[in-house]
Amino acid sequence: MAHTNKAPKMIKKTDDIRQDIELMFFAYRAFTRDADLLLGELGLGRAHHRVLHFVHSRPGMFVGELLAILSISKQSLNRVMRELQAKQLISNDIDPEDRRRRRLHLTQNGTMLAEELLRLQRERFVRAYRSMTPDMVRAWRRVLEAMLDEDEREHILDVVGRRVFS
Amino acid sequence: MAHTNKAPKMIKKTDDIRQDIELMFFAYRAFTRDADLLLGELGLGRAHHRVLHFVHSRPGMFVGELLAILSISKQSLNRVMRELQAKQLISNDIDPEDRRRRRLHLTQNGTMLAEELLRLQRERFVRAYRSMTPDMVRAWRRVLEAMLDEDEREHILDVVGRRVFS
DNA sequence: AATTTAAGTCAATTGGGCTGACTTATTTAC
DNA sequence: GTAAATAAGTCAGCCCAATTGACTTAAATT
Repeated sequence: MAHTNKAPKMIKKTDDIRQDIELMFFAYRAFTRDADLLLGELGLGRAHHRVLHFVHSRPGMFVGELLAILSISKQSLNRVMRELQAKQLISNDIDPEDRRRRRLHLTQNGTMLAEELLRLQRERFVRAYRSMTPDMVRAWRRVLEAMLDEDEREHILDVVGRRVFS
Repeated sequence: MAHTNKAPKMIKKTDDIRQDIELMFFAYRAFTRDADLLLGELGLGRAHHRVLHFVHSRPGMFVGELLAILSISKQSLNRVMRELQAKQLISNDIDPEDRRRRRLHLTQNGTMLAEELLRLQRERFVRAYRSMTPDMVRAWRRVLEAMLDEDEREHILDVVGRRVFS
């Protein structure tokens, strides 16, 4: 094996998966860092980001769909939603087809913010992918998918659009 | 391209990186799920988990080192630390070499808990890696590393033990 | 002896989640 | 056509994890 007893006093940790677990922690922290900074300046947090993100890429979605994706309580979402509405970033219109439901849309400002946040995160991925072959990027995606629980995988892959039909 | 206009009404989202960003969100949620459940039963949270994890794999580390790794304030750590001490999961002994510093160690119960938490997370990785080739796992690691900020990468790779010397 | 460092503490605040109990409006099922 | 179910929203109170600022104690360094 490479890395083993190459130099005096070197102690290679043999638990590679423990290293991977820690890398996942640090990578996720990096993943959210740029957006967190921008959001902080605007008095918003990650919860707002998640709403902006999903409504941006699924305009017209219903409140219930958003709740299901985020897996949070209606009450938690509500506070975040009111703040986004107060800041004129999101709108919420009755669905004429079923007047109990509300269709969510970002306003122009909301769209601009969501796009800037997406741009920041996408930049990190582009940078990371730059030194990878297409096969490596595919492998990374496959492992990410394999991290999901068996019983949620299908549903989540649909949600992210791996096989979205309109 | 595969997936494009394969069937009527199919609308493949072309922004693959947006999908990857969402997958990262869902994968991280899955990644923490098992541990969160166990911790919840014990009246502990993620903050406690992180302390248990890092002290477990780096016994004898100093408070300052832990603060640097976690990037949280001393005051935040302190609350968590007191709770862990009250539950007899961690100990904190003066370093005889420099009596200002404290060496952190897990107690027997703390060690058992940390190992169970690690086992839960490791299981998910083992499951995920099962259907991957060694090359794919290597690719996944390389991309995880590439997600880090340039200016923290070296340091974090040292921390996780990619090149640890004792 | 003065300064710096490591750790710990008190107080107040924020963000993001939770449960429980409830209302309103609308659709659906009988 | 009424009763039940559904979608959304709200109030109140709680918890956890983080923050900043101001400060103390003890020990090492200069």
